[in-house]
Amino acid sequence: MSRVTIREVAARAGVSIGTVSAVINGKSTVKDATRSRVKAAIDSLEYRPVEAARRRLQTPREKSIGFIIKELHNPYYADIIVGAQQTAEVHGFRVICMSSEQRFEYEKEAIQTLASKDVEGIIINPALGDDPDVSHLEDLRERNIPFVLLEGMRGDFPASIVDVDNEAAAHGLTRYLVEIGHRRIAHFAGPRVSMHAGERLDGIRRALAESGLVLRAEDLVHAGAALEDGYRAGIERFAGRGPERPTAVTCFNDLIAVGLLRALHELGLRVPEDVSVTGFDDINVARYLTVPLTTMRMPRNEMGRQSAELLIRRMRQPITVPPERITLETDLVVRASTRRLA
Amino acid sequence: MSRVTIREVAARAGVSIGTVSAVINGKSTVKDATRSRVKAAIDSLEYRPVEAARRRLQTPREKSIGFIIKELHNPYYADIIVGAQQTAEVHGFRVICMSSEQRFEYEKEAIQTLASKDVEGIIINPALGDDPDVSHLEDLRERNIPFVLLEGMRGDFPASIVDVDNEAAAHGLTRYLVEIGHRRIAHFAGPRVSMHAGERLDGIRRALAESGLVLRAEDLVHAGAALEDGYRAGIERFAGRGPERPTAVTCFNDLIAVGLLRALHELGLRVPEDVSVTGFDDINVARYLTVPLTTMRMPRNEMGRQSAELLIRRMRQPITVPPERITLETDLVVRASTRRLA
DNA sequence: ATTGAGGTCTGAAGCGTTTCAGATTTCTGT
DNA sequence: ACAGAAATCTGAAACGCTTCAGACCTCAAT
Repeated sequence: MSRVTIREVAARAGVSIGTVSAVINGKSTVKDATRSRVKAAIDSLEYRPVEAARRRLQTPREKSIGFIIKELHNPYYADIIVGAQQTAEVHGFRVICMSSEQRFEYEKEAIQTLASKDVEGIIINPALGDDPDVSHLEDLRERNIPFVLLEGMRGDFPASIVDVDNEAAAHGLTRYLVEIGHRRIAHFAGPRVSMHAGERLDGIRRALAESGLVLRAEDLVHAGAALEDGYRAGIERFAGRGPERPTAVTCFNDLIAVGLLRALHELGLRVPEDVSVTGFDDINVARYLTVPLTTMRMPRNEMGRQSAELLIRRMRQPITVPPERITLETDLVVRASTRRLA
Repeated sequence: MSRVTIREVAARAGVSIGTVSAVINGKSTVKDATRSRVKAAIDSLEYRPVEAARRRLQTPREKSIGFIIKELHNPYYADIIVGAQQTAEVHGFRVICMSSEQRFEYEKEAIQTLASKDVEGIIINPALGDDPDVSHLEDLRERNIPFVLLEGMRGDFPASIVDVDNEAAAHGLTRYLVEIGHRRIAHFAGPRVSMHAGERLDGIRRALAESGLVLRAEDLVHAGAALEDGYRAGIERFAGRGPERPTAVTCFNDLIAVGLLRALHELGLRVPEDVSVTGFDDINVARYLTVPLTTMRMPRNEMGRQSAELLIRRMRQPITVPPERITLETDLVVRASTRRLA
């Protein structure tokens, strides 16, 4: 069953293809009788114009940019996308999103799909931080499709990047904990493949080292990135332990922290009296928890805005302009989940 | 500055357009020397093939469906989209999303954008429930682009719909509260334009009426749909009130409930000892709160799956098959935020 | 009946690609 | 040096649509 084309509609209606085109495009130069004959033909054949064939010359195309995020489940991304939308709108672009759900294969496919939809450019939040395979990005470059990496990747792949200094942020957060008297600090780390997880861990270690402390092996828990992961890891790590426990836990992100908070509550441990907990990101819910979360705020809206801005700028420049890197600042937000040790 | 076409690249490289095409498509029938000459030409002209012109005959197109959601900020939608993606994948479709951010204009534009990208069909979660303007949907129908409404609209616009019986769900939830002894139940309602907000309110009223109760005017608070709304309304409604208060509050959704929980906590009211609170949706975080939330679970994954399934089915049927309606079940999830009155 | 102005319709040209039959070039073996 | 095979390249045709100059109709005015 091959596609019904405008020609068949014209034949069925007994008119020329030009007339069918006029009907489809709502031109007023068609006699009513003819119009309804054509419409009948369209209906009976279930004709659907191939958009790709229409937009070649015609109306100044709808401009759009693609946005590939890593996962839908973290509310973190919502703010970023909204930021990108706000900026894109100003420049007359629409944003269309796809999610790689943390899978590298999906990310590649998403790039192909978006490219095939003729987006003007793509913002990519890479699923993997340190994968040596950048063929999909090279492909994009080869096709002269502008792209920007949001929260870039390790290595020195020459691309325009909007990022945050995760190492420094984690360092600052840890330093704060040390300053308020914590000596034994645990870390609920993110996914092993996550570049951020690594950077944050580095920052934590550096801050500890500066004060002659270390992250004990038993205090480094590879939790993950989701709510459930934080909860599960929390139960595992804290169940049945006596006072032999860290006085503070830094979590890879707020979701993990929320899960941990729940686990501690179930285990009868109070926050922050028994354990201080910190998150990362400052997702909306963080301040509305029963124990509001101390966390490192990621400038999510700004991340979205800047990456759209940068992408649009690059679309207008010759491709030879060297890649640009924008690093945004994080903010330490102190709330009730941490306390100064006596 | 008009587009650079393959012809100019061919001229610059001193070859025919066929050869340029072969290079672009990675065919191995091109001599290395020629290939690099062509690539140089592509680079220097910053040539970017017009995808729309490529995919006409060529490779069996990437099939995709569009998904227009109402807002990005509610984690509620993440599960729905993931469900749709799972089903779509099985059938070889990709899902591309756009958000209307609750604005009817954006919804219309999103439809145009997706249609212009040649998606095979569209799932729409309508921004407005009871807008009389359905021109955008009629347009879709006229263009023979299959679509499915997720959480439909009032009125009897003949479209395929996947929905939940919100009235019944709210009724069930309220009935549960009545059964455990609550007599004075308040409601933190959703946005006035939201169709669901209305339906849920209806269900609540019906359940109350069945037991000879009413929703007092002062107990109906038009909160909104976001976390902040619940918090703000909670502070406003409960600050400085004595025992003259409802014993239970039903919230439009979980986000509102979380905000309310926080407000009550700040006001020194305990949940569920002083006030019982219920949500709606059962978003992931609901069970991880310090006071886990009693709520009505929306079958989010299933909603996504079913709407994708229905859409794909309709794409394969003649358009004349009458629209189909699928209604999914909700589940009452009782947790610690509600208690039986003595 | 004739004219001419609108109102309608037609169909070839063109959009930027891919395809592919055939032309041209290069290579291999003698 | 030459035939034939293999490698490479060419360019017209086709994809499904819109556009638009011009053909054809209709009908009021003469």
